[in-house]
Amino acid sequence: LGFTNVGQAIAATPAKLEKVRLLAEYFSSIDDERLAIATVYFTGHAFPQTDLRTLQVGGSVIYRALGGAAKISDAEFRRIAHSHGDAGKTAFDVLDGRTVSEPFGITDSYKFFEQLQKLRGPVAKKEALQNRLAQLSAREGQYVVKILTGDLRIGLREGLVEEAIARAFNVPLDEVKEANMLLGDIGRTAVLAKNNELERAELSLFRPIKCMLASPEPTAEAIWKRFVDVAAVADRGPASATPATTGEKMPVVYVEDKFDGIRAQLHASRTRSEIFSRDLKRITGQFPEIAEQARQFSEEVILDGEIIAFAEDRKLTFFDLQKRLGRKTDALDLFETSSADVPVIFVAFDLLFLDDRSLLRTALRERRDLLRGLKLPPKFQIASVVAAHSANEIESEFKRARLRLNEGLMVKNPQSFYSPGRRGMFWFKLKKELATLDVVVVGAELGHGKRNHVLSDYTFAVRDESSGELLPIGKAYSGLTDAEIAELTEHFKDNTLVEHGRYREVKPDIVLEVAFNSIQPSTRHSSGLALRFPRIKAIRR
DNA sequence: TATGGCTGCCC
DNA sequence: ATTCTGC
DNA sequence: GCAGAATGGGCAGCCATA
Repeated sequence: LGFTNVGQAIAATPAKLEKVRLLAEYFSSIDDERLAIATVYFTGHAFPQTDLRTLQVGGSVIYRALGGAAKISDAEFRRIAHSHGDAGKTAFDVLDGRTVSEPFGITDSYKFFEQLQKLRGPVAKKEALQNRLAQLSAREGQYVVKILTGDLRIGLREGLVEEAIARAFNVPLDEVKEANMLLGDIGRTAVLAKNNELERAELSLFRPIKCMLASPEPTAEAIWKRFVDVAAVADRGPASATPATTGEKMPVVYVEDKFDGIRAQLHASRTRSEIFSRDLKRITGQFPEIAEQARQFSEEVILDGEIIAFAEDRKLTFFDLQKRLGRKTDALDLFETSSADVPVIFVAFDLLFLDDRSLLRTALRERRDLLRGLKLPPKFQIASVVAAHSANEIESEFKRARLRLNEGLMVKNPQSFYSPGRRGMFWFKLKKELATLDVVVVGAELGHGKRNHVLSDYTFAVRDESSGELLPIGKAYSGLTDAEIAELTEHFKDNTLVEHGRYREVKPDIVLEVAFNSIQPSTRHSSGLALRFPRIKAIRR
């Protein structure tokens, strides 16, 4: 009950500081057990990030359970659901006045999520959820639904939860962030903070930490400017706190190919090895041959790298690699599984831990030196790195990376530490669109959340030269400003051909320039093609 | 037994 | 993944 | 500059149903 009230109060204010204040006040008022649960809930999850359990409850199960719990007609339910396009709001409206509320504390909710997780099959899950929702207040039901969808939509996520923890227990924010990076469990972080034990969180083998991320930049010049600016500031400032350019007159940057695979963090000792994904999920079972060979390292290591599809000295595509994702088989029996498998290799680009020693606060230059010194098992490679001294050099490396069929470049500051979970100013990525395409909008759909009342989601088509028909090839909204979306909404409302609930066919008279990174065969759209990363570049007028 | 919907998780 | 927006 | 929100394609696995 306290949880939902705090959630409502946070949703009601747009000011971040006020949200944090409200949350901190709540955190300091509850015991350890509730604190561990509530902090995770406020990040929009039922279970901590490193927890392997999944609920297998999505929109479909939720909507069916809501309908059943409120005992209303399908037509009435659809009317309410369509008016929101938001599962949480729908839950409140549907349940309001139609349930018999019983006491339901935050520990009860956690037990409920655990039971729900253990049930097998959508039918059983829908049944259990429906029974529970029928015994909650509309507000409680709304927050159960919000957590199940992973979207609180109260303008607060993990970043502000960290701030609230720091504020509630009067500890430095940096220490909270660091502990959370190392633990991958904000609940445990909060309890450590409360008991003044944050220093107990340390980098250790087989506990995954968040990945360091790169900021996107559109051109080599833009990236170079970042480094020059940092260097200028460091030169002027007395004893700059950043390790960015100490001792450098002319900036030097490290440039590597950006591989199109999956980000992977490998932990290995002589007796055990584990592989984790970017979101800290254990994916060891999907790449058993990599994991097995990883035990051949003579040191204990944590490597950061990319798993890519690779056969006979040639890099394959991400599309090939995807066939290896989502595998459940933990089988190490290579004879059984490998024949149909796409072969993969691990390309290492960073070393975070070496024989009991954390390298997070070691400069990239030195981490790279240590990485180069490792003796690699088969199926392991080291990403080659070159130094660049100008925007032009970065640009020509970019061209070479593309010739090697890689996505683009990573550009890194050689002096930088490894900052887990940060998309800071030390790593940049340079990717460019493959091409742009002029397409015609044939359908428009109402958005969700704050885009609930605008037509923000566009289906677009290309013309088949032989038949003259317009064939859909993709969807996008990304790239338009709110003002442009508002303008297009007006236009499409006036030019609707047929309405189908939240979706409408529209007169094909708006042409968009759409950028994309690749194009491939697909059964999703009737053109038989689909775009990768479609985004709108411009409205043609 | 075959197919398709749903979910989670990669990018 | 990409992009925009408010703080 | 950061954090949050809203949105893309596509795969495997699991289950329900035809």
